[in-house]
Amino acid sequence: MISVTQGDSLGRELSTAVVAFHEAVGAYLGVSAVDQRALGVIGARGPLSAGALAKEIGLTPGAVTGMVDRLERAGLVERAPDPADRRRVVITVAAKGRGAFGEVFGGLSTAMNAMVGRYSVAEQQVIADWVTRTIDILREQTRELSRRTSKR
Amino acid sequence: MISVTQGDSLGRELSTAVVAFHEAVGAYLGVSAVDQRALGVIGARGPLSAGALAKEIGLTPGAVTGMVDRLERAGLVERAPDPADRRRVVITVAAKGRGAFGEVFGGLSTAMNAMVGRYSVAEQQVIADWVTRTIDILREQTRELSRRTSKR
DNA sequence: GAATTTATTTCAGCATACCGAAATATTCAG
DNA sequence: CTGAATATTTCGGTATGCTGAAATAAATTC
Repeated sequence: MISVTQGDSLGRELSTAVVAFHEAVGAYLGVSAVDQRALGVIGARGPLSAGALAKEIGLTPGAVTGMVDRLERAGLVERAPDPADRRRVVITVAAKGRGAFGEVFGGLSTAMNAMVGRYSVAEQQVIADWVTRTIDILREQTRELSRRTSKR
Repeated sequence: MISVTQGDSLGRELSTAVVAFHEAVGAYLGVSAVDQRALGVIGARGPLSAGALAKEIGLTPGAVTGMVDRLERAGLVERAPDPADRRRVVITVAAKGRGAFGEVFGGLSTAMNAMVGRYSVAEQQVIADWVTRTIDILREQTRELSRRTSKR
């Protein structure tokens, strides 16, 4: 069995490695941590209006304008007026943005797939299950921490 | 089997969840991402001089002074002159710092241990193996990315 | 169709945190 | 004991990026 201390330190190392990778991605693309989260949100939740993005990442509308300016200047996202409501501006990840991410995550993805492929189907299921549960726990703990942070 | 796209998106979600948790930790403790990494380094590599810390995290000595000022003001680290070489200042994680991290990571650790405990010994070994390999891949990809970033 | 509401942008002010260089303190070499 | 080297701090300048408020534009309500 994984002892408590072993499990903790492995988890800690994994966490550190993930964060280090993210920082390296940010440095490579020349975008801040918040910008990266915004890119992730836009990519995952599809095209988004500026206001929706502001709520999603907890910034004021004014700050979002500046952030989108940066990302647009870097060619990573695109602005377009919403045809249905022309007050709105919808923001999408630009082709270059998707390309840059592919470039950055491509090597990781390839290596991870090759590594996972060496496990049996049953083992892969165990791993996927653990990852899913870990994600749930992380999200719950993040919410709890944010709750405690806001109550001060 | 975990399909390529499934594996990718799970990995992406895990990564996002880890980063979100780290950001929540930073917000809770009131320290920046760099500060957090410094705390991690000091905690892991034992007491460290200011200069050694500067090299470790890639800041100028002047910036380290300011950072340690912040962390010390927050009660998370302590400065002490090195008895062997009184030009040096050794920095250690303060009791409050360790306590704060325990408070923050305690819930996570508990939940993770409970979750992992539900797997069989063999399954736990598979998981630990996968985590170890994933860490290796992340580190390698981080190095590769940093290498490409510096070459510009 | 005038008034109100909603969405985004602009802008001034402010806080943060970095760098580079000079200052200070201590150690080491000869 | 003097001069050079090393470790940290101090400080001025700068860049970044946020907030809050005002401005602008478009849609909705009555």
